[in-house]
Amino acid sequence: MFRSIECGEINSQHIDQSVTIAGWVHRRRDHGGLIFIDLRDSKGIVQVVINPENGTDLHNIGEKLRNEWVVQISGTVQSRPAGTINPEMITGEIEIDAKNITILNQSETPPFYINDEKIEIDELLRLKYRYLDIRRPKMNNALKARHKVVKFIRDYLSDQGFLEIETPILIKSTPEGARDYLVPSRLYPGNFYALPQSPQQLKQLLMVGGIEKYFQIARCFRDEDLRADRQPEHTQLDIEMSFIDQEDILNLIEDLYVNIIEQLFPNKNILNPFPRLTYKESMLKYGTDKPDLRFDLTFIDFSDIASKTDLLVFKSTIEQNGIIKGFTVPNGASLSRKKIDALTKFTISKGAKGLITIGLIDDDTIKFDKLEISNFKSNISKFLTLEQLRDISRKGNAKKGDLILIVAGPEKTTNASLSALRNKLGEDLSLADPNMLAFAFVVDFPLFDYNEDEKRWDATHHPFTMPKEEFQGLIETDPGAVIANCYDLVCNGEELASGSIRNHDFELQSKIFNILGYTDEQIDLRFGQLVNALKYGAPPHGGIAPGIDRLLMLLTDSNNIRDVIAFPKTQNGIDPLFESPGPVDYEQLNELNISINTTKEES
RNA sequence: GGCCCCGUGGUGUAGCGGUUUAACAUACUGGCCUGUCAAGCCAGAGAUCGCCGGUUCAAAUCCGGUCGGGGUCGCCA
Repeated sequence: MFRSIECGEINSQHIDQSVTIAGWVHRRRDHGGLIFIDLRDSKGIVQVVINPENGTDLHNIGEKLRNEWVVQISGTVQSRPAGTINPEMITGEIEIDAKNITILNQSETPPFYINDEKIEIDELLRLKYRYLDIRRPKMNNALKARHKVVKFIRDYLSDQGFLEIETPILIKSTPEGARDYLVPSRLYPGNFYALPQSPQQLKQLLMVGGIEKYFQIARCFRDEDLRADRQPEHTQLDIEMSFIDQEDILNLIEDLYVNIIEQLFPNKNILNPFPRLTYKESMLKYGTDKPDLRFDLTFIDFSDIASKTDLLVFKSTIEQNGIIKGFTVPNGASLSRKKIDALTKFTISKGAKGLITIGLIDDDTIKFDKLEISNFKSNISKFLTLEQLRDISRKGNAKKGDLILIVAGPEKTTNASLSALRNKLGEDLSLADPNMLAFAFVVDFPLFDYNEDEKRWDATHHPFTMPKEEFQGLIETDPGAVIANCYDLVCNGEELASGSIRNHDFELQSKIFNILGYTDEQIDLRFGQLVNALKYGAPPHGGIAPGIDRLLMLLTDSNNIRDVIAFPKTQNGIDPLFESPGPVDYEQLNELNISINTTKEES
């Protein structure tokens, strides 16, 4: 037996007991006589005292010990002498009086501090020595949190009658969507498996198979460029159910998430019930389909007032069917000229042509019908009448000291830039409660999305999404107007989950493939297995797929996805620890009938 | 593919044309030290400033390129 108890579990109830512990030397304090060792294991840290009175051999070992050496120590638990209790430590009331120390392993000096997390270490170095990084409490705790959440999900869904079913990692490439990772087949030269971008078709086939309630903690692979919240392989909670409607799925997810937060992360605040907003509403009020609802700042449409002005920007925007909207920043008028310039620059960098700012200068006597031109500090005040400025303030619900920000331009870029500006102000002005997790459902997405570049309709969610019944007559006549049984879970400005009710009817599914412009051959090649299955009594079904990594990011206050993954890749898709991807032997390639074209690419 | 930021002892930073033999903290090595807990004190070792090229009498410092890391747009049904 290596140990009788774990370091973090020892407390004053164990005083006078003999214990054996094992772990890493977290810190050593050598006083020449007494030597203190902080010993760390996965449960915590406990102080060990090496007293020279307990023997010279023991003391000699204590002098040799260094950080991160692995040792086994047996001794007696004793209360610390008066005045030496450390209230900062969970085990600070007691210590281990060492009687025997065995060195289990030595360690070279680590390339970075394991016992000090105040210093931020270069992430490349952390990844190269990930096994040491994982020893540090931050990573260690993130992985523990991850386990707890996944276990909770498994228990919760199992209790509700869900079956966890594994689906293949080696499947078939179904182009469209993201780029596939490919795996060459040895037995069929020139043919490839693809790693699944998600188990989408498989879980629908499970529904046709009569499973009714399926889930999987599923790894998904997409060969696309990375971001702070994207990895080439990420984990989804994949869920699919039969004989249900949208409401059943939203209620299930809401209850699951509320329980995860309340039971595992009680220090987090949530909006309960989760607010629901339609896609249209979300775009109008926040300019995005993943609004950060931790703070207010909702958008206001100023186009009616703008249409009456002589300002050229407004006129041309209206002529070109653009939009003019903005929002009021409480107490924003006090922002310095420099800060406002920076906001303008930021907004332009996000695609806007400019930023209109109207500050209501602080004045105790302010009343909207009596606002004078001197109350307005604005880059457009000389182009508007006093009455127009008053109208804008009134519509923007602005009070003295507030700042109104307006962008005019094409709908898409205006929404995108204003939304980015809103998020930036939320952060800059600390408008969000840092412990708030503002979950919300966004529903009623359009079924199709017009692709300007390729002059055709794309599926907003995916091609299997079912249109709402009342819109099914419009599929062929007005595809853009069709609303889908499709929904997202968002939180703090992140998309956390996406799902839909699927088409279980072959005819309806075929109609949609038609609008998407697939030929019969393409349908057969990519979706043949699913389309055929629909012919054999496919039940009504639907599902959702919440991202596990992004949820963990929010739960652990991480600002990047790599911090909740044990062995992630860099932004260029490299694993610095294994140095993957790497070359393979000629024999391996030969077996796969693959030859490498080593001609250097031009440019 | 575009744009932005970063690269200096093991780690984290300072230095931003000559005052530098590149500074500071910490880690590391050795010594002293019996109640510390980021222990303390003393001494020591450790960097050709990511790489290549250019400008200059002189480059860590300025310029160009390149490599690597991060962020972001495109992309991610």
